[in-house]
Amino acid sequence: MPTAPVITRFAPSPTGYLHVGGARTALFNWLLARHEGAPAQFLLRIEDTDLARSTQQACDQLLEDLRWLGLQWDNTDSLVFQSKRQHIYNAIIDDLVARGLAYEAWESAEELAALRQAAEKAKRSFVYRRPTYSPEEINTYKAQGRRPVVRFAMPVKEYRFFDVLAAKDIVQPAEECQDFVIRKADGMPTYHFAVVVDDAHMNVTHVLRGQEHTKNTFLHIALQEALGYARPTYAHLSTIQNPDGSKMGKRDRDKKIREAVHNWVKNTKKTLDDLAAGSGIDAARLTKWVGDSKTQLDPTEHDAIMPVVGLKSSDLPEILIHDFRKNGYIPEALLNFLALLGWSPGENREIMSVEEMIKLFSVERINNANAKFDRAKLLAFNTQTAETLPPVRLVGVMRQYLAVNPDSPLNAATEEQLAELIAMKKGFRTLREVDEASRFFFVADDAIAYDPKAVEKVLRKDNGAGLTALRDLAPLLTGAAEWKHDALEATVKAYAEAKGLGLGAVAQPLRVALSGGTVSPPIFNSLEFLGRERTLVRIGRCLATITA
RNA sequence: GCCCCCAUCGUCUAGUGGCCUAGGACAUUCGGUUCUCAGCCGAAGAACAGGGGUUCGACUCCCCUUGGGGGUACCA
Repeated sequence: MPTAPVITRFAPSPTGYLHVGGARTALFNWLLARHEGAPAQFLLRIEDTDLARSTQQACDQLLEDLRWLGLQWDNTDSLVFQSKRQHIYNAIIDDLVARGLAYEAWESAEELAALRQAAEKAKRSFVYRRPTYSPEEINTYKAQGRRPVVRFAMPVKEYRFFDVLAAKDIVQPAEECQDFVIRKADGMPTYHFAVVVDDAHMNVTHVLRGQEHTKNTFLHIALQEALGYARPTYAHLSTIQNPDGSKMGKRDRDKKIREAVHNWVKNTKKTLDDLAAGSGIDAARLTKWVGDSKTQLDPTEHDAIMPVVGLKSSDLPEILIHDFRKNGYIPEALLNFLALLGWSPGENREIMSVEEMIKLFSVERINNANAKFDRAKLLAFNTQTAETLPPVRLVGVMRQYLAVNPDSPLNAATEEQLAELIAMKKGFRTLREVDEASRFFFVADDAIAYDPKAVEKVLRKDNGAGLTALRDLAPLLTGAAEWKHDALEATVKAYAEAKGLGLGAVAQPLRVALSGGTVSPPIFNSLEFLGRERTLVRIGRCLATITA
């Protein structure tokens, strides 16, 4: 019998944006499918059964983040939305009920909570088993307007499955079995039910998911047995943690901003109403968010609040894939780094192309210890990965960066200019660094703001030695035969030598005149890029503006 | 509380009983290169959580302790 092709899937719920943990899960599933090659497939499914928390916007952003990462799914034409499959789940649930394998249960959330509390008090663990309801009770519940849930009558026995990552059987004893909900009172299936049905319908063969699902697997295999489905291969991934050991989650952003809001209110004696006015966010929504640490705002709302309370985007912990894109990380570097959080190909391999990762990947080489997310190493990966990518790809990534940084003047740059800027900032850590170091090229010549410290240190010091150099240089540059890097370097160096100055004593004044500050791409590249005319205008303006 | 998973330098990891006086990368410190910032080059310090076994021999296998993470929902 030929073995079925490997089919993996990523099944996020669109309740927030893609974060690093989800991205790593997606990556491993994608790598597994790509490693196998066609006809193996990587499928995407949107688990939007939680009507209250799922949003279209989150879903769109999720897809965009996945595309940015380059984790293309194979069911582009037939993306699965669980919310659209209710009729399928219902038919199966009704059949289960008809066969006596599932039943309606009537307890309210409050009653269940009380039951759990009582069990806890009695130091027992709460286990839900099928109760018996008299017809009168049921009539009463209906009269009260209660809506029943459907619970699966989980056969009481020992369950076990082989976890590929743990490389052993994970076992649940019979006494821990309980009848879990498969259809909620609102008529939607629970995660447990939908995931089992959909994985079977999509012929998923390998389930790589977060460790939080390990114990859920017992519920899933019980359902598979009742439904006659094949059991996929399971592997549960460890958690990605913050440097302090806490779980790295999307709430970390809200936490940071919430703190800043508290401080802002305290220090400026302003109110949440002021914040609402300043950010354009509904005051009631803000109040709820500030008071409830479990709630989250959208990134657009974060962006609206941050300037009001004096936070910059670089102050926020990068948690969401979107953050990394916005801050100038390269997808290939992020992927490489994420893959190495738990997986290692051995032989001291670290920096790999996506193709190499695909070739070397194997689930067996993933370890199942938690990993802390080390941004410093990611930064180093970003630099090293950039060195390996072709210029045209870097320009493409730069464009994607600029698309989410509309304020950057570099959005006006041509492809050729972007390529040049990237090349002259070779060795950059992030694309944001390229951006920020290059902005002065794209602002008007008369809009250069001179950094007072730079002016003092570079231009005025030693009786205006820097200004003198600029004054001397202007005619030399005006007369320079060729406005190219090498020729400019020769001209400037000749001047420096003639005056017995180090290159720095000449380059720094030029740098301040052109950019307003002491940091820029290499000076001769900068001169060439700016062009003769604008360079001379800027030197002239600097000399006219700054006096010794 | 109960259940599950995990445990090598600060961090990510290599290591599947002798190749280990434990290797690599990032970070750190020191030195070099340079027109600034980066980068690059060189060097150094830095780990097998603790305790019992098993074995001629344990980082590697078993048990306990400790520590960390996850779960314990009509959320996924």
